[in-house]
Amino acid sequence: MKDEHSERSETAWLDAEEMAAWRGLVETFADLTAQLEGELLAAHRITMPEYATMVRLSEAEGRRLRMCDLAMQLHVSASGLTRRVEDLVRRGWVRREPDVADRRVINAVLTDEGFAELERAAPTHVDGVRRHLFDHLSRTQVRQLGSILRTLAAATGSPEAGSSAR
Amino acid sequence: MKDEHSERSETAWLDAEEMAAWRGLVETFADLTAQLEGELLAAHRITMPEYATMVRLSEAEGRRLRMCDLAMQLHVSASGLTRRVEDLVRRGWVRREPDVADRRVINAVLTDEGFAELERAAPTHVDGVRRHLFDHLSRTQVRQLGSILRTLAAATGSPEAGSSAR
DNA sequence: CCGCAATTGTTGCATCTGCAAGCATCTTGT
DNA sequence: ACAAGATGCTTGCAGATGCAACAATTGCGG
Repeated sequence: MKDEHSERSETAWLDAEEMAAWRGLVETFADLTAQLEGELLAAHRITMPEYATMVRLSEAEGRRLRMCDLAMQLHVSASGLTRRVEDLVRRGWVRREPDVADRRVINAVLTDEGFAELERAAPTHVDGVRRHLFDHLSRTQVRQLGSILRTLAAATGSPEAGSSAR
Repeated sequence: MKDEHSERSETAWLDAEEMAAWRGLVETFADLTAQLEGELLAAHRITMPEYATMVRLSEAEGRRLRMCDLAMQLHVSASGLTRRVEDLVRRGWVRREPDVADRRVINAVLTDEGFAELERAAPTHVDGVRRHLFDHLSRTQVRQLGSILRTLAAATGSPEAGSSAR
């Protein structure tokens, strides 16, 4: 997979700096999430998907969300969420409530026990993010990272901008 | 999950800037990989794990790697790799060769067909990385991102540096 | 008001992955 | 040289997830 900027194809290649950045991003992110997952699991017997689910519910109005909205936020399929919520219900952290206005809808509701559990687990997660990520970065780097991510969010959030290049 | 810097716990919280950066990172990375996976699958019927496996082999000496070394590089378990390679063998892209020096070892070898397939697929992936990531970033931002990732790699790659704080 | 398309959720099935157990082989200490 | 432990790989089993098919409900156009 050598580069040597041979013009054999129509695709612009990545230079060394970009390649290193891309590889580094994949590698670093994988390591980071593995660490966080492991710590959360060891300290509270909670997986990251479970944690993320409870976080979303905790932030929602009335600590409740329609199944489809929750699935959207978590980037999982409807069926995947059905099983995940099933499990959280078994553990007493989430309750399922039919919606009175739309009888197709099931609302997932974070129980008081679930909220309490989340409050116990959150410091572990936050502390992990701090130790593994932000403790190693300068204030300037955090700002730069934030700026980069905002740029990307703005670009990919509305991909309909610009119709020129094919 | 309000902050308000209440001092109820011993864990340093994340400020708004850090929280936004962390959330943005997770979100952006998820979107990015989903895009790349989808494009690769649509254009070449290759999943990201398969692609990553072939890339590693293509870069190795003799386009071959011991199963355990390959598993390490790909961050998968030995059993997971066994099945993944099984599949690549079925598709004719990888060959399994016993090692003459150590008869416990199986070498996974990228076949010529596999290499050819990889050469066809790589532009799709590279183009995706460019379009979804680097096209939106300035040269300066790419350098900053690279710097941040090098910092993190140095910090997490050798966690034995510094024995003071517990 | 009726019927048909769209929306919401669940279930069956297939796939991917990891862990534990098992087997074969290598290495090391004595 | 031999036994014990370490290493490399595979297989059985379980868990998580997506897609397709299905059922129930809602909304809309005529």
